[in-house]
Amino acid sequence: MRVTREKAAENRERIVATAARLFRENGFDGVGIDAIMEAAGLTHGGFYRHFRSKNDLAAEAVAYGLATSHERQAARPSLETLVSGYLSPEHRANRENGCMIAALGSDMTRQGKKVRHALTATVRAEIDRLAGWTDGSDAVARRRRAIATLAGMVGALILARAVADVALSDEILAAGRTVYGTGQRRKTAGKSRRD
Amino acid sequence: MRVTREKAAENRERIVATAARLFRENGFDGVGIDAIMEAAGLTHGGFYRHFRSKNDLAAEAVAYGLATSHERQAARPSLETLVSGYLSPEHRANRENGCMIAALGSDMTRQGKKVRHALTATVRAEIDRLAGWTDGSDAVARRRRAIATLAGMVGALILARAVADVALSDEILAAGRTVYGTGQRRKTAGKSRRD
DNA sequence: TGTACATCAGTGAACGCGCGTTCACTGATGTAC
DNA sequence: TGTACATCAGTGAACGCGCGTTCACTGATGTAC
Repeated sequence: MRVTREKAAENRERIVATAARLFRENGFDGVGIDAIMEAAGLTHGGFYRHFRSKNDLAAEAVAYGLATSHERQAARPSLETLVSGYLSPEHRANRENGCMIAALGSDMTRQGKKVRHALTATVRAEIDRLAGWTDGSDAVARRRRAIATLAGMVGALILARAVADVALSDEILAAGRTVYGTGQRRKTAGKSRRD
Repeated sequence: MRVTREKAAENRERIVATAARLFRENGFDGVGIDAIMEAAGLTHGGFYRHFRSKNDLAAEAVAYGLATSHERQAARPSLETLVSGYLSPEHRANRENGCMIAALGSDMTRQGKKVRHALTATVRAEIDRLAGWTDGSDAVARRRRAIATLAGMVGALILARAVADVALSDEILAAGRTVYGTGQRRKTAGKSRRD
């Protein structure tokens, strides 16, 4: 049952994407290789033709999830739209396709070097982007605010998801949108819009 | 080998405290019942004299961890000291005895009702405390800021722990301390100090 | 206060299921000529 | 371009370990008289 090299590469990528989705939804230990392979339309036995271990897949899946969710944010035209998209009820509900950091943040500390290096690069890039959207002549202060905004967004989404009361959860999202999305002076929209 | 009722109650509490510590350190799935019981100085067989299941213990351990770490914060004399303690290198390193929400935050969404109810109550109480330390005549705005501060603290600690670069991690803590600890007007120390 | 018996916290072996990993096998793809 | 053979992605059964849970047993505690 050998398949085309091209098809095999497709399969491999689909496994990674599927794993990124299922890990965000259920946690690293909450989903097995058989479930991932089945969701990817394959049987579990073929897994080791693509990956050395479940841990290796986890590292790739995290990197993939970070890259794709980071990229999606890049399309946002302003800080305000980025924050209100991030702290929206839709993102709160859509854990499996949402921010990797919010979905698996407190588990990442326990992951291997590969995972944490990928995370570090993404955090750096995200800070830079936010700093570019933050106003002020003092570059140090801009960067500081950008870090605080990133942390606030991640923390607010985690809290909003964990809390058992919908009203409180909504309130957390709304507070985050107000404070982080409009709490600092904005650049003119024209300056930060993309192509 | 029956023991005193008093001794049995002590043992039970020690199991809960030990579990709260080990869960924070290794995650819910990262530690087994035998490890918990051994760390508590008992053998695994006796576990089910105290708890119906591992899940039941998890619920109690989370509630216990939330209560104790929440209580510890109550001793802080000001917002500034609270934030700088929370976002300190010591707290970053001391995951097993630190904030329950930062340690297990992204796993809590997947936990049962009992866990999430305990979390909700703690979050509410923490927001109220922070709101009391926030200045301003508008109660809605104070509460909003308090929520943003709580989210920022949790998010910053999670990021600082997850990132693989010490300099960046330090920078995240420092930025959080500056923005959240001094970013809003403070009450006079005398007014918020406790007994 | 002392005695006889019931209770039950704790022990350690055993069970059984889930899951990561391995393996013999298949048959289409890729390659050498 | 066609043929023969090697490769290897994918299959499905099986292995084996870890871990949550159960169980028969122990012996000190608690209680009834």
